This record gives sequence, C-alpha cells and structure tokens, in this order.
Amino acid sequence: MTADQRIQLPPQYSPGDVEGRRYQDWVARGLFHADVSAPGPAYCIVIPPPNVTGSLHMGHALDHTLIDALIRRRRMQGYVTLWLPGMDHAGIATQNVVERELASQGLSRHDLGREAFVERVWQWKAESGGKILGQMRRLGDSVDWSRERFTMDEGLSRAVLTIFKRLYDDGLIYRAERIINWCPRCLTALSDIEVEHDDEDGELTSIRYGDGPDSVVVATTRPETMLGDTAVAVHPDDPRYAHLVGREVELPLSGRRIPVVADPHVDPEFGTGAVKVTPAHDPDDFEIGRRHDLPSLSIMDERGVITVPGPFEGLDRFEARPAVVAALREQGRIVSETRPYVHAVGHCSRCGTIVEPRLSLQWFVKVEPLAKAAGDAVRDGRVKIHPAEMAVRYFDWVDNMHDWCISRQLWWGHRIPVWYGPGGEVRVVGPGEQPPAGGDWRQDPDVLDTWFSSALWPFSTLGWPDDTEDLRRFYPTSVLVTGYDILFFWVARMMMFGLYAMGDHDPAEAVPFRHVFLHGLIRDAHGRKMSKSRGNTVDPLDWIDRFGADATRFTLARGASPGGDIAIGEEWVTGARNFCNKLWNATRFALLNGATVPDALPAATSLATADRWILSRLAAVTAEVDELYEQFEFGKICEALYHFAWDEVCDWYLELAKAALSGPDGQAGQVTREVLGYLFDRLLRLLHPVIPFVTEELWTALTGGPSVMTAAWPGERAGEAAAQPARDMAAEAEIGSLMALVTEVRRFRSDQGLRPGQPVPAMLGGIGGTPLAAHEGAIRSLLRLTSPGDGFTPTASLDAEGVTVELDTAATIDVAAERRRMEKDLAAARKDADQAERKLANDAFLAKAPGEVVDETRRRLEAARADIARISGRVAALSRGEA
RNA sequence: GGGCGCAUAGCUCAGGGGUAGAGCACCCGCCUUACAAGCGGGUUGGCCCUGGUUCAAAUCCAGGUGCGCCCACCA
Repeated sequence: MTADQRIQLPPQYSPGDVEGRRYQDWVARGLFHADVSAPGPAYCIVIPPPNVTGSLHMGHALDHTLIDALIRRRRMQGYVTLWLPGMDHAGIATQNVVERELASQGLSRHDLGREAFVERVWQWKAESGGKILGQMRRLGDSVDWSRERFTMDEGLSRAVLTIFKRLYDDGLIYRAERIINWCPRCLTALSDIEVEHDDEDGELTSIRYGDGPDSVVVATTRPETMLGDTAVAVHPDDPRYAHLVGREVELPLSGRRIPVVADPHVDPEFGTGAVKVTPAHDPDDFEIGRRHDLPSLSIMDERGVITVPGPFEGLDRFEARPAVVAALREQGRIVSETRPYVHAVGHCSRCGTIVEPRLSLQWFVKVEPLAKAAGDAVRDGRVKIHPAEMAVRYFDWVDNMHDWCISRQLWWGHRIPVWYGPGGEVRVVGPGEQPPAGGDWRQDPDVLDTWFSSALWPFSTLGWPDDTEDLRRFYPTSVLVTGYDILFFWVARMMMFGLYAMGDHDPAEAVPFRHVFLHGLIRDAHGRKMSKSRGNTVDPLDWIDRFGADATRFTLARGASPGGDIAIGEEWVTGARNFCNKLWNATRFALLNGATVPDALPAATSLATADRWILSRLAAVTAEVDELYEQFEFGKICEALYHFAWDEVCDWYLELAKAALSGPDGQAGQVTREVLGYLFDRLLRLLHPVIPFVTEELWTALTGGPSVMTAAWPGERAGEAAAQPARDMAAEAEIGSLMALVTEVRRFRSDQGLRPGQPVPAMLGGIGGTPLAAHEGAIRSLLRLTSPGDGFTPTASLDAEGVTVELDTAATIDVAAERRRMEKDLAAARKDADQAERKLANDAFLAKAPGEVVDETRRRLEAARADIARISGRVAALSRGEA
C-alpha cells in the first residue's frame, strides 16, 4: 500500500467494506491454520460444538468473541495456536427437527424406516445444518477450518466405540432395569439433567386402604398410580402402624391385597406417615420395592396411557387421575378433602412434556469412580475453574451424581455397539471388530445420549484413539470457555471421560483442559433473561449488519466478567461502534500527519515530555491488559483499552501532538511522527484480539505490514518478558499537572459563561519558573488562546504531588459561582486534614514507626492545611472585593 | 428441602476499611478541519435495613428484607 492510498481512509469507518474482505484474506493466507510441527508452545481451545440445528445467537457470539480474543492474543504471543471448530449432532433436537419436517408431509419416521430416516437426517444436515459455521465467519472467528469436526464423523464415531467398549470391559457400563426419566412425547429415556423441575400446584389426596382397624390412610399427589401399588410402607419405629407391619391390606379398586412393610425411608412426620408403594412408577418406591422384594407393576405404556385392564384402560395418565379419584370417592375411600400442594414436577427439557418415571431396561454409566476423579482434578488444582466460586457447584454435582442413563430410544445418534445373541448372550463390538455372525444376533436398537460423544470432544477431535501428532501437541487443551449453564451437561462429563480415556498419561496431562472459564448469560437491557416468548432477543447478525462485527464483539467482551451475566442493549453497541470509529479517525489523523512506525523509538533525550508521558501510559496499560487476560477479565481489558485510547491518546496526546506537529521545530515534528507511529502500532495490536477487523485495516494502513494477526503482542511473549519502555513517573506527574491546569481553566471558563477561545480576564501571576512554562505553547493550543497578551496568566506552583494550579479570579464575572466552588473545595480540604490528623494520631497510638505510610499521611495533612490556608485567603479576598 | 450469588447515580454495572466511580441518559456551551458516530464543561448518590468489630465501615462480621440462579427421588 502506498502512502497516498494510506491516507485515503474515509472519515467514517464502514465495517461492511472491510470485514468480508479481511476474513477471506485471512483464510486464504492460512493465518488460522495451526502448524503442528511449528516450534513454540502450544495453545488450544476446542469450540463448544453448537448443535447442527443451531444458528448464531448472542450466547454463541459472546462465547466466540472471548475464545477468539484469547486465541488471537496467544497467536500474537508466538504460541502455536489452534481453535478447533465443529458441530454436535444433537440427538433429540435434530431428530425432532427432521420429524417435524416429515410431519408436515404427513409422514412419521416409521413410514420411512430406520435406515431411510437416518439417511434423511444426513441429507438435512448437508442442506441446512451447520448454518452457524457460516455465521461464525461474520463474527471473525479465527478457527482452523481444516480441522473442522462433527460428533458423528468417522473418527469421532470410532472414539465413541472405543470408549464404550473400554468402559464396558472395565465394568463401568452396564445394562439394568431401572426407573428412568421418560418423555412420553419424545418416547425416549432422558438423563437426570435433561429433566427440568418446576414448582407446580398439585393436590394431595388421602386414600384409605383396607378396612376397619386394619385400615391405613396414605397421601399421594398421583392417585392414578395406585393401580400399580404393591405395598404400603411405614417407618419401622412408628407405633401407630406397628401392628400392621407384616400384614396385608386391601388395595381399593383392584381388590388386590398388598403387604404393609417397614422401611426407614418413610418420614413419619409427613402426611399420615404411611406411603403407598408403586415400584414401577417412582424412583423411591422402586428402591423400597427392591429392599422388600416387591413386584413392580407397570400400569401405563410408553405414551402414558393406562394399560391395566378395567375401567381405566386406555385413558391418558392425566385423564386417569380424576377418574380414579371419582371412583375412590364413590367407594368412600377419599378420607378428607384434597389439599392443594405445591411440588416440583419434572419436564422434558426438549419439549416440556411432564416426564414419567418409568421402569425400563437401559444402559448406564457407573459414574462414581469417574466422578471422583473428575472432582479430584479440580480439588488438586490440575484444572482451575474461573470464577472459583463455580467450583462449589461443580463439586456438589460431581459428588452426588447418580448413574448416567446413556441409552436413548432414538434413531439419530451413535448406535449402541451391543449385540444380543441367542440365549441372552451379550457382545460389545469395538471399533474394527466384526459383529457376531448368524441370523439370531441383533444389535441394540437404541442410540447413545448426545452428551456421550460431546464428552469426548477435547480428544476425539484431535484424533484419539489414534496417537496423532495433534493429540500429542494440543492435549490437554488450554482453556475451555463456555457458559456456566452447561457446567454439568458438558464440562463435568468431559472431565470424567478425558481423565478416563487418557488415564495412561501422567495425571497432570490427562485432564481435558487446564482452565475452565465460565462466562455469564446474555440478558436484555434491563437484566432480564432473553427469550423468544418475551420477544426481547437480539440477533447478533442484525447487530453485525448494522454496527459491525467489531462493535458487536466489543459490546459483549466489555460486559464480560467471570461468571457474571451481561446486560446488553442498543446503546451499548452504539457506543462500541463509536469507539471503533474513534479509533479509525485517530489513526487517520496519525496517517494524515505523516506518522511513521520506527524500527526503534527515538532516543529518550529527544522525546518531549508529552511523548514520554504517553509511552509511559502505554507501558502501564499494556502491563495491565496482560495481567487481566490471565484472569479472564474481559470487561476490564476493554475498559482499560477504551479509556486509554479515548481519554488519554485521543483527548490529550493527539491534542498535544498537534502543537508539536505545527510548531516551528522540524525535529520535534519528526519525533512526534515516530511516537505516533509507535503508539498506534502498539495500541492496534493490543486491541486486535477483541476488535480484529478494524484493527487489521488500520494497522496494515499504518505500518504497511502484512497483518496485525502476525505482529508480536506488545506485552508478554511466549518465553520472553515484555519488551516495553518503562514507566516514567516524572513525565506522568508533569503532564498530569498540565491536564489539571487546562481542565481548571476550561471549567472556570465554562462556569463563567465565557466562549471557548475567549481570553480569560485578569489573571495574575504566571507559570514561569515551573515545569509548565515549557508547555505554554501546548497550553495555549489546548485552551485555544492564540494571541499573546490575552491575559492568560495562571499561577502555578510545584509541590510533592506535582503542580498545583491557582487561578486568580478577583475580576470574575460571576462571583457567587466562584465562591460556591471555593467553599466546596474548602470543605473537602478540611475533611481531608481532619482525616489525616486522626490517622496520624492513630499511627502514633499504635507506635507505628515513621515509615513510608506515616510520612505519606503527614504530607497529606500538610497539603490539606496549605489548601485550607490558600482557599480561605482567597475566599476572604473575594469577600473584600465584593464589599 | 439444600447450596450459591447479588442489592452502589434515572438505567446497566465496576469498585472496595480512610475525599463515592464508568458507560448510557440528562443539563449548559461549541461545526475547534481526525472524528457531530465529535469537542469542552456540569448535575445526580440515606453505597437495601438493623446491629457488631474499628479512631474510621459503602467496604469486614452477624441477623433481617428483597431479588436472581443452581441442585433436589419425601409420597
């Protein structure tokens, strides 16, 4: 790019003209590609695989922005950096989508048959699945497209078979008849975490079982399940029922006689202290049944329809409830009126249908040893969770987890690799093994829970079970970034399976990731959860179209603190868009003024104080940002860079630079041009991870370099310390004084209703003899005082804090306003003096050695006293002038 | 039923034992040639309540109130 082209940046940043072109360029040049054989330390993040049915929403946009920022910074630091993209087949969700499509044609999956249906889903995936991958390009995600994976592709399927077989051989996968969560609409089993509990109003119905003195009253929220009762249970120590234990009572409506058993699980305080036992329809009851060897009677089919022969047969479970109650009432079995009762009801997380606990034969993962290892890895610090408080939730879950039901009665997913032979023989078929021959062998029809394959994601995507270069280089992955809402669904399971699959490694190297960064959820401008039904969702693509990807990213990153939810609204993205534009114009200013990026900074002796000041501030903010990245404090990173760029660079340094650039001293101009070049080069690099597009456009224009992506990070680099100019506290103090002076004059002028540029009348004294004298040109320029003899003569004096500015305002236009201000200052100074005095007395009392702290306090006290004297004097003078 | 978190400006939030902060909003004044998507100035606060610790509490502690969120097989 030639110099002429470079300065032809339009006065407004237009993201649409830049983003697509830049992204294509990055991809074409292979800048996202991780070269496994390149030297340097490795840094890897695997994408939380979005559902193949998904499209980009704000949660993804946040997740991707943060990951991309981490990745881009590490890449600039010289790490061999891999962000691995891909998608999840999302079992139930995807199957539901395709089934709905079929339903619109009046077909069900059964009309097609299994094979054709699965074929249809693949076809759907090819046509409309993975829309989100295209959308990721809009956001600027620097993922390595050559390594894209899908949970159902060949390699990952092999990983699934491998681990299934290994777990089975280790006795960690088993098949059993258990009470599981069943969705009568999806017609499949669900794991515990796929069930959402909501408090709902129910009724507690009291029913008398048996007759006369041998009768017992039970209370239930689900009267219809009494059709499947096989016992009544009471507490072993409950004297009220001691005489009944071991005997039988008659079950109403059926005439069956069922035993009364004593079981410690029963709470004698609750209800009547007697509980009906329905082993086939309640997990608790199932356990009681096991302990007492009770039969389990299933009373409904997979759709929740009553199958018990008799008057209720064929009724839906919710129709059966009132029908059963009516029949009982008729027989005088309802003891008292039913009571309203609020209790938690489980719903299918996919479709909202009330889940039915159902006795069924399913496959389970024996979780305990795996979960223990997963807990230990966090407890002993091999994996760090950010924010640390989230670890409490993690432990709570990992330590109390039930066995994981992994079989799903679906067709879309990894089919369970188990074959059943004649005589009940079971054979698990590992990868590369032939299924048993013979017509009598049949494969299990079910598929695995979609989270089973997601749990393998950090290593299956890198080639496991093969011993690949990628796996050796990039496992364990560096950070796992995701919302705290899927800590249990996904993070805990990756921990369990990662540690298990990689168990032959050094324990420190077996973990799937070294850090887990959990961000919050996106909320609307008023902090409410975004939901389609509430109509308060924001489409990130809409923002990208209207404000640009960088503005969208900056808005999200700026709100992100570990674990904290993020409220966003259009004001936020507007502000971010404005920031990008500010950056654009500031760089444009630098280019217009011939900024050049020097190989090395000009010698310190040739730098102006303003140059030294801004370079010192740059050093400070660089170190701060580096530190904040280590803590995943994205909000603070953005805040620090925003204020540095806008408040310090634009509002002060550029204004100071104008004076130097227009001054007669040609050499000073040249130095300023080099400092400008250096400053913007570094600033753009620092901002690039968060706002990649605009920084790339500006950085290439400024430096003529190929890409800011491959420029070195200004802070810490891989394996070396920061190469930074050090802080320059003297320059910071001096420019701080200058800013205080200018601000003071501006405020005065504004208070007095004077126009900008209008001379400030009748000021006495001068800045002569203070370091500010050297800045008179700059001060005049900042205050727009162009002609000498304009009366600008502020008084200034040096003290320990820098320079104190005084303005003589004897001839002010508005004496009252000035007086109010001075009185305010006086009050503040008095308070300060008071406080310092107390602290000194305190220190003396504690016999604190007169060290730095005490000296500091003493200085503060003296300064405050001086202020009081000075301001009092002026107030007095003001009063005299008034009189 | 357990566990966790949060209450700070009109809104969304940061901060954190020693003079209350940001962005947005609001008010006043500016088209000052990098930027009106801008510039300068300004206003706004019982830091939820009650106690405790301390010379000093918005900050630490206890209790309360109000909101979130997570987990949960007491019918």
